[in-house]
Amino acid sequence: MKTVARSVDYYRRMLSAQPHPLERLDGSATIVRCLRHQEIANGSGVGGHWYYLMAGAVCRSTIRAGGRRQIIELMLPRDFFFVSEDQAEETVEAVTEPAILASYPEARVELLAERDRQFARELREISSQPLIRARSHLMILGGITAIEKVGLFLLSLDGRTSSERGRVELPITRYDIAEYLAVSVETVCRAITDLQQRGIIALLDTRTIKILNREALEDRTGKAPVGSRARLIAA
Amino acid sequence: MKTVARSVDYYRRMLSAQPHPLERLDGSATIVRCLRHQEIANGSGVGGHWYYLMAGAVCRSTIRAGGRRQIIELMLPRDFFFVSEDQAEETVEAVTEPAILASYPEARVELLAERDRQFARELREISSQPLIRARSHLMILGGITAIEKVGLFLLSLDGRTSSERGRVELPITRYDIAEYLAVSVETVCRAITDLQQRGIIALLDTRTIKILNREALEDRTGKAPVGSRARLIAA
DNA sequence: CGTGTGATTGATCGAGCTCAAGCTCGGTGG
DNA sequence: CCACCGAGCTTGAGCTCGATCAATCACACG
Repeated sequence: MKTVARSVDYYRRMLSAQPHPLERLDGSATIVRCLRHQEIANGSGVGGHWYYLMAGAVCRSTIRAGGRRQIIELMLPRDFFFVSEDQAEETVEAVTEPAILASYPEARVELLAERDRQFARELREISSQPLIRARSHLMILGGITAIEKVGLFLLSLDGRTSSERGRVELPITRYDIAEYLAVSVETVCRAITDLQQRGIIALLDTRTIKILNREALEDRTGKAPVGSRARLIAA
Repeated sequence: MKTVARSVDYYRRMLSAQPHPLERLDGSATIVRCLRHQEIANGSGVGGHWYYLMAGAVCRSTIRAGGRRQIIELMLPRDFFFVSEDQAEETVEAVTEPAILASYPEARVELLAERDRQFARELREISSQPLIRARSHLMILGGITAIEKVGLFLLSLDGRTSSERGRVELPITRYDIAEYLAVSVETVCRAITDLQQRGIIALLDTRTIKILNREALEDRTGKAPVGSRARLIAA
């Protein structure tokens, strides 16, 4: 996990080196380096901002009635997300140390979209990312058992936090995972232990998991097939 | 519940009578009347379609590994939603009898958006609806207890299925609610009974609920305050 | 070398899944 | 008209899973 400390300049160079939808605005982008638990505020304060996450992880969360924190959205490297100006109710914050972001003022983005049809298309593309993430999250939360949730969570991470497929670098703490999955930390731990003991995953270290049996994670992970209650709709 | 059978013409007139973002395209809209369990297919087959739900309810669902059906999204009257051409994995279907929809071919919508800046803005508005619904659903699924989920579900319905605030017409069966909340039908029933016995809601009939104590539904409905495990982040 | 954060394990108990049974109500056919 | 049927709704009993409380461990850091 130990991340090498890089300079902001290093990341600026990295940004211009790799192609991405907003690259034409890199000139007006700001590289932001965030500490853990630091809120992603709006750089300047005028209007919202688009962000491109280059390293680390960022999450959007809410405090539920009752005081429990719920993570609504988890952003990983190469994800785009938007933070509006006001942002009542919700908090967007870094959950790794550090998190590196490129920040693009909404106004600039809008302006270019007005002028350039191709760019407008690409903007629509990245605007759909939050919905895709929400749907994925929805399916994870819709799991019955905790093992199922953890399993789906691991699968959803595969290929996003490590270049090697089947090797998952957990970017966040068990506590954050718990708040993302709406279960207790202890349950997250036990689920991971369970999966490990059954040989479905292996822990290289606390934060690195190797997926050994992908099918077992996909298929309802851990329960008998069970007679589907689903109505069979003869189409 | 007993719905009066209306003609397609009746709905066409209703459509042109009430203002809505896509009204300028009502000329090229088709009124579709769906039976329960009928899939919302793409009218013509060329490209996706935007739909405006005028009456009834429609849901998007998936079969999970394990065979359980999961409702991903629930559309209610005055909601807009998009159904793309292919639609693998997912099914969009009517869950009431009947459901009345206005269907707009994607191509027409895109074309107008290209030409008209104001319309493009409105289109972006309705394009954000699915994300809002997904977030709302996410918060409901993130509840710990079943009572909490059912309570939040009822609140999310308030003002959307009945003109009278505090009076909720359940548009779908308990089975569908269960699949939306990812709990068993029995649990949905028991939760409703519980809330009723505690005087938080009242059942006018099986499908009509009156919210008597809104706060009790909002606040974690049914558990002691509980020491929040959430880390307190001194900002 | 204490201290704090994060991870893990154990014990207990209540919530919810499951199986099972019964109820309500509208429709259908004898 | 009534018996029957099936879909939807409800309730009960038993058992499993996960929340909670509590303790311990690992490890980085000052």
